[in-house]
Amino acid sequence: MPRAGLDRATVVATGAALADEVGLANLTMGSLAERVGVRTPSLYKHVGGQDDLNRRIATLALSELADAIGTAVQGYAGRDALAAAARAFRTFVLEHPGRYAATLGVEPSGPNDPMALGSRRLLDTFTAVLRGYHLDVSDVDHALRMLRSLCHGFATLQGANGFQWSADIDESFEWLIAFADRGLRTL
Amino acid sequence: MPRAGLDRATVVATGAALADEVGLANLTMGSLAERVGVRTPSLYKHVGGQDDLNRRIATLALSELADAIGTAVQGYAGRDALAAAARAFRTFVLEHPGRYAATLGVEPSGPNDPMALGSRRLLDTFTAVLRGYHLDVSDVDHALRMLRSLCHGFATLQGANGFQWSADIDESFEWLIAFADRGLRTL
DNA sequence: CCCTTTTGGTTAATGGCGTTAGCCAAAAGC
DNA sequence: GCTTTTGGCTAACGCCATTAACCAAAAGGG
Repeated sequence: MPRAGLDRATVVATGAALADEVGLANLTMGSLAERVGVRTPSLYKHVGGQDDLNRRIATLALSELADAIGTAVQGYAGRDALAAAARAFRTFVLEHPGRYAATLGVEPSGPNDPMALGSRRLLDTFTAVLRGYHLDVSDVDHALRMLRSLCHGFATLQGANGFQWSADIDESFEWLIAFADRGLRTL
Repeated sequence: MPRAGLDRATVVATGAALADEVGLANLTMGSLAERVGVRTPSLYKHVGGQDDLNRRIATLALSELADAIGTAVQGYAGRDALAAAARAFRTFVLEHPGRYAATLGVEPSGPNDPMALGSRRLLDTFTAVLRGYHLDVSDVDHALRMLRSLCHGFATLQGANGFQWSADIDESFEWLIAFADRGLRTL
């Protein structure tokens, strides 16, 4: 029996890719084992179990999402930065629905949890975007939550086919960015 | 063996209640059977299976949600109507997380699907709320999607403990309503 | 370079879940 | 009152996550 040369990072990355393909709910230890070319119990040599796998996928996803938005925002400020961040967020969620789903409902175990680091980087990027609007300090937290709700809500609803009727979805998203921008500029 | 006097509506309603208590993902046929006082296979006399149960819970939830928001909005217009609708939405999602989760990712099978009726009633209520803002017709669809994204995003993030840091969450939601109202009034 | 230890794979088994089949008594209808 | 439908039951199957026990391959130290 030749070894498969597997390691934790490979297992997690393959799990993330598979979750994107078939949906997080359908990511099974059996299908993941088959994908990496190994029998199911072997996965437990690299990962604690399904829960642990989920947390690691979430950590990976948050890091990638923070990277993607951070990169997208570079060189922009104000409305352009807001638009770049929002578009990058939606693109990530639509291209990686399984990864993104893994980040929901998972709480960091402590302040040293690498997942918390990803969350913080993501938050910092959005905070930087808001800096261009020179908001009152008392508004910043609320504005952050508003942006997060808008982006999360729009992207997950679109991913769940929650927008049934006619109008063009991309157009709606651009409209929504403009709406948020106008509101933030007139605070 | 005395009969349990069960019927479909009872099974679905109990399933919805149980989903709210333990989370939709933890709603198991076994636990539901126990709750209604019957062995697991007996449930299949009233419901097609887990998928069918989920659809029926979703249908119930959409109907209840449409009722709740419709009632909350009565007698109000403009900003007051918007606030009432948004608060009713969030309250419903927080009080009935399992029911609401059941509505996501379930597509109506056809135009006669009773679930589609609930969706439409919900949509109509929000459309009525927007009427108070006298929007340009070309803006209505986008504004509806914006409101839906905001309410859905905020409520589900709060439900998933997605808001970790300090500021008061109720205050953020009121801020968000005010933000949306201001934006809609200045279109 | 062999001998030992760690590592990463295996098969077998357990227990929980959804679901189906087949049975049988209670209710409903003629 | 007899027949049919209905709503419960037990038994069984297959899938899934997980654990235990085992064993070969790599790694590493004399």
